[in-house]
Amino acid sequence: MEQTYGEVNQLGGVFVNGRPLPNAIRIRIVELAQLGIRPCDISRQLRVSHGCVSKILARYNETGSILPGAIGGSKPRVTTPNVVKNIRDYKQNDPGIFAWEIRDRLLADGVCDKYNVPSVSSISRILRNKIGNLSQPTQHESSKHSPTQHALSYNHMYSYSYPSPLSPTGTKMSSTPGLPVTPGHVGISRAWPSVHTVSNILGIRAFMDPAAIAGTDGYPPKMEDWASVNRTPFPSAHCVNGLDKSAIDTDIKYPQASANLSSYVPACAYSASNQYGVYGGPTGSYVAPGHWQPQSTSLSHAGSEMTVHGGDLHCAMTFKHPSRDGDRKPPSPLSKQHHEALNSVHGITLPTSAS
DNA sequence: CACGTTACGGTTGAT
DNA sequence: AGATCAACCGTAACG
Repeated sequence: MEQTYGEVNQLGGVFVNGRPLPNAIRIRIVELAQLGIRPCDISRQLRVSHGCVSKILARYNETGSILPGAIGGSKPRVTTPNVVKNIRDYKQNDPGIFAWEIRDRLLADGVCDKYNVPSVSSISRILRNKIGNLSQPTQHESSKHSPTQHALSYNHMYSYSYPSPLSPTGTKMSSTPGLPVTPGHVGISRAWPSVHTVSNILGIRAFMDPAAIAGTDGYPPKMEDWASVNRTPFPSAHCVNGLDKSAIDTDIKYPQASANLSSYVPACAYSASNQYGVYGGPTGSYVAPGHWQPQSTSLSHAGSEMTVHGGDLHCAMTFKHPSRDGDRKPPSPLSKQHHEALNSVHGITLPTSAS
């Protein structure tokens, strides 16, 4: 995959199959929606399929985050060392115990919750493979993959549970990144730590503070890792000389500008060098290259200090829920007003009417 | 026509 | 080291 070529969709937009849209576009989708632009118009203007617009907006409304989900990886292991240990204890205390009883006990004792309790078959397997010989504790197992770091952060990151309705307000997702997560913890919904709310992203932390994103050099982790940036309570676990390895890799492997927000503007501009190599390319008018954010010109260079224009920032930070509920049917053809609003947002030049 | 949903072909990253 | 698996992606098409 050394060279990622973009493809052009029916709307003339460029995308890379299998990869998330750049954050900049995701942000714009949300921004435009907040301005009252209808999804269909957003779709046409940004040349992103309406299904995608729909999905991103839906996710944003639900989670408050514009970020794509964590791609790749495996499901969190439910059979954490702690769980195994408990199973072993149960078995030792009652050798005749059934797997389903163990399962019940794990739940009852709060070792697991219903979302991460191992299946009966898993328990059986554990009994067979790891506990069958009780004299051979599974030490290496537990030391092998540092449980605290691995399992816990996983649980943090992927909780497949939807235990409590998300708060529809901007204060959603109060899961505190960096907070130790207990094994039985279920509280958060999938993977959107609060730091990823748009406010945070557009706001200061993730977007503006390279250190918050990665190491000291401003290299960001890849987009999918944004979640990990905050979900990992143990930063720099694999940092090399202060550089996040994954960030480095990313830069090499997938120069997705990583939508890196430190290259927010360049990302927006889709210069060939930082975006799949094709964004802003053939179809050109995706955005006016180089003019994405005239108001925030200080963002001009990736990795360099980022100062977001106050106005922009404010706009960005407040665009959640301003007029969302209630009137969700703004004027269908872009009113002049809306259009001006649009044009003013980051100075994007939008086609007056989608072809 | 707008938009929610989903099959599809794709990428990614942990195991 | 490479394969497998299961997560996610955006598009296209359907309803």
